[in-house]
Amino acid sequence: MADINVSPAQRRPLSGTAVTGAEPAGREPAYELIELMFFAYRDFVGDPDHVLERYQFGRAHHRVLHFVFRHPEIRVADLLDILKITKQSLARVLKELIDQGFILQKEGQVDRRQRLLAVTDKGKALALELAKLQTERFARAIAQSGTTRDQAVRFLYAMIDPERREDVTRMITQADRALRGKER
Amino acid sequence: MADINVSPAQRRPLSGTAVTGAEPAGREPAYELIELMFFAYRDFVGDPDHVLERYQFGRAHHRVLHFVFRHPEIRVADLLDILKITKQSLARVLKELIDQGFILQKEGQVDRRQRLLAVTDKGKALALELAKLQTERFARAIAQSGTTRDQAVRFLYAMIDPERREDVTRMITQADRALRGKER
DNA sequence: TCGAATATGTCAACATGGCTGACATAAATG
DNA sequence: CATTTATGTCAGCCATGTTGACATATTCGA
Repeated sequence: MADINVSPAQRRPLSGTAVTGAEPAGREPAYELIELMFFAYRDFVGDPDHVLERYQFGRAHHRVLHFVFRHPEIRVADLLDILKITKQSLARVLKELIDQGFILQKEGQVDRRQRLLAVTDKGKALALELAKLQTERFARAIAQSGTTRDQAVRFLYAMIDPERREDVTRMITQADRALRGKER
Repeated sequence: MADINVSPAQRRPLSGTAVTGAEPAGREPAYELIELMFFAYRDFVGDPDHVLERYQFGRAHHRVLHFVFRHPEIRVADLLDILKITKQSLARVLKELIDQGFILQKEGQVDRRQRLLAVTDKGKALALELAKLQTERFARAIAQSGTTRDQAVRFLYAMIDPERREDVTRMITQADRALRGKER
């Protein structure tokens, strides 16, 4: 397989000990990992891009569709918080997703100021199609790299800013619960 | 808090694995991995962003600086091939990097049509500073996730489109050789 | 040696998806 | 009832991608 990993001079702190950062001093730059991350992510988001062209959607649409799909009846403010964009940026792509019938808005029951967002059947179908593409890439990568799915999860999780990890965990588990509750 | 980052035995599969009967596609969507990849990459590129603000540079500048640093005397055409952007897009950011003294151009020796690109000392310093930030994130992630560096490399490598992997491997090893040859 | 191909640069226009600032509206809340 | 909150919207700017057309210098092949 990959004899890509032939860096010498790199046998140190990566094992146990310092959970909080290790010495920032003389570490060799991890060019290989940096570049692999760049190319991996490019291909990871590249798959959906082709499909999205059919509807003249871009990556911004994909992100909105995905997180609305995963969080049915999500409030606009919460979606903005996940995406970390402004409402003006969201408005453009959201309008197109609504106009083309992928997402719909409902007035909040308890708070009628809220416009709760959810995918339509059409939106769900597209979100699933895109998720499937990316899932297959992960499945291939895990199988071919000899890693376990769990290791991949832990590794990617640990790449996230420590302060944000709890939020991410909560978000994912909540979404899973909500979707499981809906479908079963 | 159902923490993602616990030992494998304790984790229940949030998605995947479960063979729940007649799936139309077979595999459960790996929402967890998809979203972790999204957040991980966001933070991965987020670190350099702050530093780049000092020079009013964006991510496009970062990518150009990085690959020119890694491939001294690279031809414009080869840089475009790595970045997969048009020469017009490159021109804008490259001009700023040259004007501010981070990159310089030399006329090709064998082919005088070529404008070979290389970083200046100033450019090298910035490229190293940015690479160091991302290296530290990887080191933390590897240590905290209990993966090996090698597993991370193999996993990210396997996330790349199969047809592209050989090119990526060749590019990385060539760059490593070139840089080692220069510095030692 | 000359014409074609190549490497690069540049001008112009446009698309996408970020941003800020200002303001409007409806509903909740004290 | 006044204020706050949730959301929408208009207007304009910025960064970074695109296509198309064309210019220049240099190399290369017949």
